[in-house]
Amino acid sequence: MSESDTRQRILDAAEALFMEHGFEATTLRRITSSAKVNLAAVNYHFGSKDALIKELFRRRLTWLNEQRLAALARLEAEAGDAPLKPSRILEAFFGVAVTMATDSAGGGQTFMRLLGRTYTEPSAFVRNFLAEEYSEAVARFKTALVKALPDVPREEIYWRFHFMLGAMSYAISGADALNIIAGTPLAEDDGGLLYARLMTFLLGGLRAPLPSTAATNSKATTHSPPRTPRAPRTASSKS
Amino acid sequence: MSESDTRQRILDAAEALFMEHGFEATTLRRITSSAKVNLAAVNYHFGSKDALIKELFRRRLTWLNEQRLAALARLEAEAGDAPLKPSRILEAFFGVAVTMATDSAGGGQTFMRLLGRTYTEPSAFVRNFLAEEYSEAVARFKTALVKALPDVPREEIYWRFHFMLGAMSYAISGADALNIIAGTPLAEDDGGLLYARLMTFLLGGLRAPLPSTAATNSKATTHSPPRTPRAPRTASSKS
DNA sequence: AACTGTTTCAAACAACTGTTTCAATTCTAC
DNA sequence: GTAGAATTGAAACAGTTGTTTGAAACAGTT
Repeated sequence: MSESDTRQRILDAAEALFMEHGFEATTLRRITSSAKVNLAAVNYHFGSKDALIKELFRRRLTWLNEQRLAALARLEAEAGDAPLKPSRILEAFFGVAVTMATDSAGGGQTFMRLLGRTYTEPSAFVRNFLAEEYSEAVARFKTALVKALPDVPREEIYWRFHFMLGAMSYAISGADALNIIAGTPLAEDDGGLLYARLMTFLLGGLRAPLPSTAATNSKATTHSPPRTPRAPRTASSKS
Repeated sequence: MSESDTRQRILDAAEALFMEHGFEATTLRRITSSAKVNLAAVNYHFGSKDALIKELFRRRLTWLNEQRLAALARLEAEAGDAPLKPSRILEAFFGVAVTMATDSAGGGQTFMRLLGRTYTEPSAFVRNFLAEEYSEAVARFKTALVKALPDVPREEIYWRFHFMLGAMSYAISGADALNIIAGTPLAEDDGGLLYARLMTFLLGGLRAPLPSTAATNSKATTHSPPRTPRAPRTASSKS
């Protein structure tokens, strides 16, 4: 075989375990025993646990963002000079992700759940790595959105993109977190329905009317946070 | 005086460190040395690290949800039998959270960022604890939304609530994650503007037209995920 | 056959984890 | 002041972590 089969077994096992227990809680011993390889194999093939994590993201994430960029390029080619429809841009960015997230057979589902959670990972090196890996795709989509929505201030678009990423992250993080909301577990439907749900929600948010205080700090009263008493730093702790 | 000051110092230090490095990566030794107390104090006052985490959430989260429920009850009281406006319901739920999240002085900001991330925490005991702590508030707001939006299927509301939580989580997780998007760091503005931005986005998403395939599986073509080739499980790994 | 570089294996390494122990100290009430 | 409780302190505990080691097994070439 061209590439050691041990590498693949380690990567697959690590992906599943990281997804289930997080990075720090997943030990090399659990990974290697789940992959049925020797403990030292990880350091032999990848150098360290951190390098394993990076490699794990690389093999999926670069592919994902290439797909996104290709979809965007396709849109721009067939639109010529005309501005793109915002819905098409969102489809290019989030459609690929959701497709990957609902590919339960190939392990994409596992990975996308992991990715969604990792976005807010505290670990510095993971965040830096993600930023680097995402930079090109995000920049391209940002400018596409700015061009497609000439009436929306640039900062507003960035924030809404940020919000959309949060919604998607929760969407693909699956029913695990959702069951906190719905007392009774919801039927986990196939990807098509989830995608339609997410897409209409995102589009509604993206096309929402601008907040009245977005550009200028007028004295509009709408949508200012309701006044609440200060949060207690000392709550009744014992009885 | 009534309650040991050591407890408070531990809780405050732990909150900040958990926020910055996560639960597993934060050791008791770092917590106690940051709080300038003895290592054994954690186990003496709280019993275990897990119990410390629970207590840390309890002192903020119960207060937060009480505020939410009080705001909702106020709305229902002044509306009588009339259905509530969805925007008011969202304000009651998310307004309190954002207010707490932008209270940088009292430590609420730190806590809310921690909470947003914890929502998708893999650790089982944290998730179970959160579900228990949230159950009442979420149930009340769910039924309020269902009553306020009689034309929207119940499942659709749950999912949109889920999406909204994701957007809020990213909103309060702050510019750390946002800077991955905006190459140049955005000006971190005060809470009022962030709240207005989030609120318009959420309302736009909540009031979006229903996905065409929501209730019945008609053969609508809109919003089905674009076809993409299968994600590679084996990517070019070496060269 | 013998020699090559690569991969696997069991064992050990030092460092760090949450938790206990028990004496020393401080606080509280009589 | 003194007895008794509550709290702190330094040190040690047993267990786990990522990583390293050096010998053994394997592959391919001449």
